[in-house]
This record gives sequence, structure tokens and C-alpha cells, in this order.
Amino acid sequence: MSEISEIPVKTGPRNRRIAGADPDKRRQILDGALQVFTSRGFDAASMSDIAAAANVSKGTLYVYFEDKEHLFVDLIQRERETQKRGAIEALNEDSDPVRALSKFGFCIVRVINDELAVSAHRVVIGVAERMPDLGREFYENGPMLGSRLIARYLDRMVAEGKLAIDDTYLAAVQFLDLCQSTLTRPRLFNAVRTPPSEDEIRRVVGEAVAMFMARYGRGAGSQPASR
Amino acid sequence: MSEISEIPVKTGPRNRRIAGADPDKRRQILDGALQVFTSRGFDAASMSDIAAAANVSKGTLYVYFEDKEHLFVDLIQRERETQKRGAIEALNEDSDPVRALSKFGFCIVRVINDELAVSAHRVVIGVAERMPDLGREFYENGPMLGSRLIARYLDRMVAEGKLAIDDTYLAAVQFLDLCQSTLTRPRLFNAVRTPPSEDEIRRVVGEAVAMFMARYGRGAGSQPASR
DNA sequence: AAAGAATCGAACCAATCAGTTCGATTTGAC
DNA sequence: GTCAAATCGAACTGATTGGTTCGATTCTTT
Repeated sequence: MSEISEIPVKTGPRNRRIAGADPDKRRQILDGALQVFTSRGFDAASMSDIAAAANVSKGTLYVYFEDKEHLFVDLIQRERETQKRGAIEALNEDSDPVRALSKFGFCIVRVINDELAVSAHRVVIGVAERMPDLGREFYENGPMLGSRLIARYLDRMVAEGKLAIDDTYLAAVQFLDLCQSTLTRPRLFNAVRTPPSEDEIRRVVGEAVAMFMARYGRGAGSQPASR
Repeated sequence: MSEISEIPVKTGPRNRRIAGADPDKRRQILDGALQVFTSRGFDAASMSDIAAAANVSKGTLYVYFEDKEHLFVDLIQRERETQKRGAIEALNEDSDPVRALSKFGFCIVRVINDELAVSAHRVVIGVAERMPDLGREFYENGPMLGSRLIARYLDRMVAEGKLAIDDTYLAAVQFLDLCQSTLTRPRLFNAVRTPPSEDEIRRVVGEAVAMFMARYGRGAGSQPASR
């Protein structure tokens, strides 16, 4: 409450590093927090554990992060950001939908089933009830964004006459779900403790592409089936 | 450990109710626990809250359940069991795959997206890291079982020459995933706070069936696409 | 080398919670 | 109505945790 808000805090007094502003140390803390949060979940992760895992004193922890929740949110946003970058650059602009979808599907499924990503997923879903904003933010800037990206690509393919799709967003989500069939769900429930092999991924993604093309490739009925 | 296993426990010593054996009270407790667990998650749910929500004293709580974890596990198993029953009876034996899949898809998606079911899902996933056995058990007797059921049905359809499927288990999971595209995931992340309308479900399931038939109906290439 | 700030570390506080205890009260079989 | 068992309820214990404090230490700049 009684802060020194009079003094020009913008930069350090002279040329000195500021209270909690060392980006390396910040990263260091987030790395430790990632370990602890993903291996124990939000509630069971204690701030002391995190401080220890990060090789940082508890005091410093609270210099860099306001409280446990802020630390967690910042961490999740960082992880989501790295995923986002990976996904965006994976969607190359191949004009052959089969090649493009295969490549993208493979990349994104590998990322999603990575140890860390699955753990983060679990934790976010686990707290989604108590922290709906975080859940929504994570969803919209993660899975939903990926779907949007694919949908845009599909739009172009439709415009070029290479695919026949009515609802490209739905089609994009369908494709992503197909790419993950039998792979991601058991990992979420921790029924399978290791990421799928690259061969497994390739096989499932191949089947996904096959199914997708059977439905939306040229020369397939394009309207919804009987109701 | 030191139970009275000598005495015919089936009925009480005389004709009296036994320590923690009133099934109504048990149900009552589980109902309260369901409320609290699903609205707060496993860790944030306190046993006092549960006792209060169930209109039961904390002492009684511990007469009926050994500890918090056992209570939770029992609760989850009960919920999973009701889902299982619903799913099994929903898969009628219609000999027309389009009709059968449409009906089953609709039923199961409605069940899965129900408020309680989603909450339970979230909680189980959230603790899956710390309680892998529970996660696996839930997965195997829930989603995986549903897939197996459909796979068996598909096997029959293949035998009857009505469908052409190489890997029926994969096809079953693909179908279930397609039925949930755009519906379940946002709910898991709590990005959408209400279950989808029946019309929405019908539409997505319809598209799923359409896609499924385009791939596996008679007169579609049945081998995996290019690798 | 000296100063000044960031960081350490270890104790500390208040709150919460799982689980227990025990006398008072209710309930149900006889 | 009686009596024993089940349940209540309210306090209590022991442990953990988020978050704070503060003097000692380390680092960086001059």
C-alpha cells in the first residue's frame, strides 16, 4: 500500500538493473514453475517447491510475480505462445492440399502430444472451473486459433476449386480431431505415459487426410447427409 | 483392516442398520460431493464443504468413506457407471449404419456435453497426473469402452458387406471424435458455458456421419492415403 | 575498493484443511 | 416407552501452505 510512487521508477535510478526485471531470472523461475506445475498440478504445487526448483529464494519469487495465480497464468501464456509460433510456421503454403494437410497435421499432433504440452493442457483444464478466463484465453489462442488457420487455408483451396467445403471452420476442426484420434485423449487421461511414435502419428494423420479428402475432395457429395 | 469379517455382515447383528451402510445416506453424500467436486475441483473442495452440501456431519462422512481420495474415486466410478449404462443402451442394433450411427452419435454427444459429465471430465483430467490409475480406469471404462462398442458394431457391418473398413477401432474413434468436433473441446476449457443445443448436436453428428460414409461407405477407396 | 541494490535464506504468520474426538441428540427395533 | 446404535455438531490437532519480513550475502557499477 505505502509504495514510493513519487520517485520516477521508470528506469533504475542510474543505470542499474531493476527490482524484478532480469529476463534471465524470470525465465529461470518460469522454467522451475513449469516443472512443478506440470508434475503436480496447480494446487499441489507449492511456492516453496517452485522456488527450490528454480534455484531462487522465495522472496525473489514474489519480487518477480505477484502471487501464485499470476505466476501460473504468465507461465501458461508463455507455453501457449511457443506452441502458437510452432503451429503457425508449420502451415506451409503448399498448393497441394494432401501434402499441406499431411505436413501440418503431423507437426501439430507432435507438438500437442509432447510431454509438456499435455501436462499444461491437463492443468489448464483442471482449473478451468475456477479460472474460466484462463481456460477461455488458452482455448481461443490455442486450439481455436489453429483451427482458424486451417480454415483460412481451406478457404483458399475452395476458392481455387481444389476442395468442396461448405463450412470450412467445421472442416478444419474435424481435420484436427481426426489427426488426433486414438492419440491425444488417452494421453490427457494419462492412460498412455509416452508420446506416440512418429510412425504412429504419420499413420493416423494419413488416415485423417484420406478421410478428409474422401469427404471434401473434388467428386464427393458436398451437402450434409440425411437428417 | 480389522473389520468384523466373522459375523455374517450381510444384515446387521440383529436386524439393525450398520455403521456406514445406509445406501440412501451414501447416495446423499455422493450427491453433495458431486456438487462440490465439480464446482471447485478436487483440491479446492474441502471435506467440510462436502459435509455441508450433503447435509451430513463430518463424522458421518468419515464413517461412510475412508478419506477424501476414496470418496472422490467412488464418486467418479459412480458417474462413469451411469454414463456407461446410457451409452450401451443407446447403441441400438439398427442394420442401417447411417441410422444407427446418427442415433448413437447424438445420444453420446448429448451425454458427454452434459454439465456434470464435463465437470467430471475436467476434474479427472486435472488429477490424472497425480492419480494415474484413476485416469486410466476412467478412460478405459469410459471413452475407450464406447469406442470398442462402436468398433464391434462396425465389425458386423463390415462382415455384412455394408461398410469397408480396415481398422474398425480407429474408425470408431474417428467417428466419435467427428461427432464432437467444435462441441466438446471448448466446453472442456470452459470457453463455452452451456451445453450445445440439440440442433447443433444433430448438425455436427450429421456431418460426422456424412464424412464417415464418404470414407467407409461402399464405393470408397479403402486403403490409407499416400504416405 | 566501495557503495548500493538485488538476492538469498531462514524464520515467521495467519489461514486452511484433512481427519479425529466426544458428548449430546436422534432414530428405529423391540 | 426403552435402549442401543447411528448420527450430529462443534471443537480440536497437526500439518501444510501462501505470503511476508529482515538481516546477511552477492553482484554490478563506478
